[in-house]
Amino acid sequence: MQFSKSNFSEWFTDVLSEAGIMDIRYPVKGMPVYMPWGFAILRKIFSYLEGQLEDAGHEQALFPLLLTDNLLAKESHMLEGFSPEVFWVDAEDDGRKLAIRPTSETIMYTMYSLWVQSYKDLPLRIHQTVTCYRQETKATRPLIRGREFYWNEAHTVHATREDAEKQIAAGVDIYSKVYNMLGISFLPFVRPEFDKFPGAEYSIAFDTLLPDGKSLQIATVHYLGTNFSKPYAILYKNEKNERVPAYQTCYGISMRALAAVVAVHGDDSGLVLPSKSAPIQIIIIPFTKSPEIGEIEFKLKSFGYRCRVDDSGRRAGDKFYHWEAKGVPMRIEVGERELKGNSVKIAMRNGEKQVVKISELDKIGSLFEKYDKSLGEAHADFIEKNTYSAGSLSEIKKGGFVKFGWCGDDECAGKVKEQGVEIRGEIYGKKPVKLKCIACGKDGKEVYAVHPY
RNA sequence: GGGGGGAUGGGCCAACCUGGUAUGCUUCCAGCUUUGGGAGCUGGCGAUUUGAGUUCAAAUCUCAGUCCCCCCA
Repeated sequence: MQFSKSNFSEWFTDVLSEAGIMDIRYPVKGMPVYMPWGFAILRKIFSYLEGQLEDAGHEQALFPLLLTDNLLAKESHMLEGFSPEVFWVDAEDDGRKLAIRPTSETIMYTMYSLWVQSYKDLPLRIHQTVTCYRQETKATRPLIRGREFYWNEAHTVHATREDAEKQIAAGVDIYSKVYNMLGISFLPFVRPEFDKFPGAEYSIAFDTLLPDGKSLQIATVHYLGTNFSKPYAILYKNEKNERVPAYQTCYGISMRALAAVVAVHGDDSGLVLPSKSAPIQIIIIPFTKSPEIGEIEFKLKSFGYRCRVDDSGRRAGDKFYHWEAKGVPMRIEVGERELKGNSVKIAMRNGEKQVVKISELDKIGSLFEKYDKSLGEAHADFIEKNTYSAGSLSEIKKGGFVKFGWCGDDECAGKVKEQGVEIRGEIYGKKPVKLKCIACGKDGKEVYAVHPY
């Protein structure tokens, strides 16, 4: 099957199914099934993420799915922000209504209140990889907007504001590493007031561009200050023996990371996987039955590659199309011709081909490096070409990242929205650039806007 | 939030207007012959989205629900 990426929406749905990533036929709205290949890729991405989190001092835990209505209500923004989307369970517990988590703050912080007693307990950094549930009314889309979403959320507690804000930077850094590994470029924005997380003092969100020029939010990092520690009583005793509220952060990254990998790197033949995210990195296609095939596989595995021999009875061309659709980065062809020269033929998923001596297979690491680099560069190029400045309201809806001045006023943001794009904010960590507001002409700062998913 | 379109074996589709035995391709399964870019032949399994209504009779007409897709806000 050939896919045409020129119709991106259709291409995305077709590829998810043909590559064995998602099956959207499960008959509950917004809840598609992760098929084995798709889930394997997702787990590769999340394992890498979890490793980075643990290297940075986080510990993994697992909190319950259900919460009671009064827990959600403790922080008023939480209640307002999430209650329209909460799935309520048709059962009560001691007169309390039970809800399925739309996110885990209230659940985790109820326990944090018990766990945090002294400044010696801080910082506390815990993460979990779970599914959350929101009754989306908008149209759902597999991996992009579901009513069930798979994500990793980290929640940290600190003694001081400075320490917590350092953690914000650390969170941004961890997520940057994940997307760097995936060859996906993005911009980190400080969200405007109207778009921050309910209960956050400020929110940072990563946006990337998909091939159709629309933007996808692919990670969020929130500074909570003491907005939650006060209502949830996450208090610690400082060195002066005073009980004071702690400072908190939380950050999350979801299966949208997989959506971005599929959408950004894929082509008309199917998926193209960055090598570290590929469940199978090397597929060996034998044209002959020789003991040397097994030896080559053993050798590659001993070098640490995830490698498989396709010895199914199908024809070679069939196998090529199959593994190309699944995005396997490297194909190795071995037959009489190659073995005569003590070599194999290597074809990378992005089209690079060469013949390599079997004795030199230990050097293929450089092929993966080159391959990953070219994927990353292609997307960085794409983002650069689709970022531009606008001087007037009529110029802002071309798609991509558009930058212009904004005074910070909601009314002016509304005028921007009328054009079909939404303000995502200033770039995190960058000095504000003074610029007159595109809507009212008053003093403002440079912000970016996008056409969001 | 508003509007539009759609749903028939695993996938794509015909029949629907004009009610009466559900079409073809593909996938899948079995067998034989094949195997350096999607193999051929033979045989086989498998479907009218759900609920109600109209009718002697519903894939087809009517109403409602569910899910999917598209457009606008």
